[in-house]
Amino acid sequence: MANFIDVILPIPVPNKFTYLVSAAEAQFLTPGVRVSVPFGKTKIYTALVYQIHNTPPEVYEPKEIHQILDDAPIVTKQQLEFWHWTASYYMCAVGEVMRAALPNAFLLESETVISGKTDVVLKDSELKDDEFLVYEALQHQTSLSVHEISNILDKKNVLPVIKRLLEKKVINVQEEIYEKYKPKLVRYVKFPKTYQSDNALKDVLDGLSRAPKQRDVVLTLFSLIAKSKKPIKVKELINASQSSSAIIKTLIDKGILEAYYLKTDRVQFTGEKKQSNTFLNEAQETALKAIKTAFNHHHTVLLHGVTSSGKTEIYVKLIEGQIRDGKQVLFLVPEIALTTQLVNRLQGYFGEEVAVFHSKYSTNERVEVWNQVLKQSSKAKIILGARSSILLPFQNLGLIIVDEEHEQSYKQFDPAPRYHARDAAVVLANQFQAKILLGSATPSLESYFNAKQGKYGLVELKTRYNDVLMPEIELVDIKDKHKRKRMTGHFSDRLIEEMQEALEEGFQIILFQNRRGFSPIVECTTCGHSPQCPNCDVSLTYHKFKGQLRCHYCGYYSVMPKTCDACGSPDLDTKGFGTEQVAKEVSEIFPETKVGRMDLDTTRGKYGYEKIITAFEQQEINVLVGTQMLTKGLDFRNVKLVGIMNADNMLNFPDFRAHERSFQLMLQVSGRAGRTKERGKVLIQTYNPYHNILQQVSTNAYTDMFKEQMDDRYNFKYPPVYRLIKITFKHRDYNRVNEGASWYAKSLRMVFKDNVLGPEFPPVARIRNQYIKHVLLKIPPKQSLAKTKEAIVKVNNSFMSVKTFRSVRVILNVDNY
DNA sequence: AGCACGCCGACT
DNA sequence: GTCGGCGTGCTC
Repeated sequence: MANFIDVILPIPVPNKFTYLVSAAEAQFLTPGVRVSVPFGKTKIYTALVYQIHNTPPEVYEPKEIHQILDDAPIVTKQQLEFWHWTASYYMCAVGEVMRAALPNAFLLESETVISGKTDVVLKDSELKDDEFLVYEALQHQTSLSVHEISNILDKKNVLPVIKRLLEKKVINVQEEIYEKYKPKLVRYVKFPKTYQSDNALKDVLDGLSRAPKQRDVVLTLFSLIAKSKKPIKVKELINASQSSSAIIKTLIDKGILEAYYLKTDRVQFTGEKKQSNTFLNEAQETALKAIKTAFNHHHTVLLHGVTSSGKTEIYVKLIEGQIRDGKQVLFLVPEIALTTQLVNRLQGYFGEEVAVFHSKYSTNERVEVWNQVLKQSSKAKIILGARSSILLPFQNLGLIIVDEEHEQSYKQFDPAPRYHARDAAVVLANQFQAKILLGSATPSLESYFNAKQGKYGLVELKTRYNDVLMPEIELVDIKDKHKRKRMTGHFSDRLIEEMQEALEEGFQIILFQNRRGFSPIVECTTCGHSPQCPNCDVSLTYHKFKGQLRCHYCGYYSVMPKTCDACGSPDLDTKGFGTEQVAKEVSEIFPETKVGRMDLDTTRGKYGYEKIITAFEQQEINVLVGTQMLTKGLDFRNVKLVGIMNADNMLNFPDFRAHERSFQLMLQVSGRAGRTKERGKVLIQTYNPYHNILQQVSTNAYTDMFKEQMDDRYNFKYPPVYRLIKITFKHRDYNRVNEGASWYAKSLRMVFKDNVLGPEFPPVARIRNQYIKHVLLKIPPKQSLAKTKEAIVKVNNSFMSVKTFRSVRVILNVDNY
């Protein structure tokens, strides 16, 4: 009986692929093992075994696999199950989930290697010029890659040349694959066996009497070995003996020392456990008990605790319990909040039991964390990570904590799978029969709604840690201030007063300028023209620092023009204001003050973000001007005043969640004020101080906000009442996007009637020369999700079978918020 | 997704 | 004439 395996390939096709294996291979293989398989005409891909069976495929001859890559599964059964859930819920291929989940180093791809045949001797005339060049190169080198050949010939498409050479039997072509993961090796030294007795060592020292440096090194190593039983790194020895690698090398060459290599973890915890005990105050203690009780009836519990209420300590207590039971814990945070601040804090409690997982990690580092989670290593009992860490190979998950549960960055937008890490984590926890705690000072409407519906448990924590008062929030009417000429640039007299006071008292200040949809643009005062991006339908943004105009969508930039491109007038004006402008104005109003900026531009480098935070922490900066980044779980002790420069631009953002988001954002920024004894103060500048959301922010009235927003969501059929699926169409050709989107929407309307909205152009209708159109599908509470998705897939398939539409990219985004 | 195949314009 | 442009279809 023949043996077959079904494998998942990391490509966006919905089906699995079947390969033929030998009986021995079938015996050996288990689901979750990687195999390399020939795919298409030439390539070899990495695939993951899904199942082993004896049913031959009916319509094609399966190929044989190329090679088995692992001796044990690197992906667990639970993961495979979770991947399938993710693929089906978020409407993408399992292969796409696989690609997102596996560290790149696990995915080997083949490279074509060309080598010369030694036995052929050819007359030059038999080869064309470019063929000869390759032939000649192969006389000097044993093998060449396609890329190298393309360099030699200085052209892109070299495959025809290779094909001709192959036909003339001058070369061999082979597909080779390489293991990408390389363990990090560290060099150690020891004495060779022959020198390990005291006598032998004495002889060595005598022999080195005329080389004092080398003698020193030998003595140092001897004492190092005496002091610790651990292997001695070459680096340590160099440091301890104040010698150089040259001296060590001489000793090694002489055979007095012996070098050897050991594998080391790239990600290592070097600090030490600082706190072994956390003490909770009364409110925290009560909350902790309430959470534990709630876990008796609910898998999911929402912890609604005001900013600075000490949620982290409660998390720590819960984690401790899990560790005691030998379970793994996943601690999810928004990407941006993964700062040294939080990492240090958790490592302070749990030492090396914490593993961090991050998008900035190199692929080798990710492999190491992956393996540690997989083998339930003591170094990965707690995984602190961003969105993608829900895809790690957990074995024995006991608890998931989702901090800042309301954060939008939990939702992945661009490459599929477009999953929401919080929602997916709830499913993952259920799969493991684990508990999951969602924490936030400003819960998302959907989580609070779920809690109110009794789907989740709910625990509230209403007092701040150390009984610090909630900051006092004041609304400043800048329409009125403008009228009465009390504005200096974008600063009201009230804000300046408060800033003055805070600075005099030696406190720090945070100024928040939400730049979303409100960037500084250039406008000609004569003709009103403003420079546009050539690839996208947006005005270019002015960056004073570099004297450039930039596009935030595609990265295009140009030099700031001296005259208007349209009419030639030299009178160009910059409109709108961003962080840069705010920072400049602060320096003008308070020349003595050190101002820092935190936004996408200033935090670009690898450590850019940390640099600014550290500078602010160490009070090298008095005033920090920033965008949304400021809101994410940062803890600054000395901030007394927070100023929100303009509340209206977020409130007026055209999105059904604009109000909810504004509320969350403003309260989160406010939470940065007055985290210690001194009561903090928040000033919100607005043209419309009577706006309900602003009133609710100023009184921290979450439940009022919730009720009012929920009314809107009921009335206008939005989440969490209805569900949404957004369908995006992209194509270079304007007409094709239009026609395609209309066709699609029409087909959807036949099934879903009025619950189909659009197609509509988004505010930026062209990005990177691609036209974009959206269709929105609203799904009523009682409509079956599975059936809805089935219907969409049907429409999608018939769309794809229309020739003119095939090239239109269709993106399905489930829960696109 | 890649990648080969195949059909058309613009250059040595 | 070939080179390389992209549209099309398939991958066990």
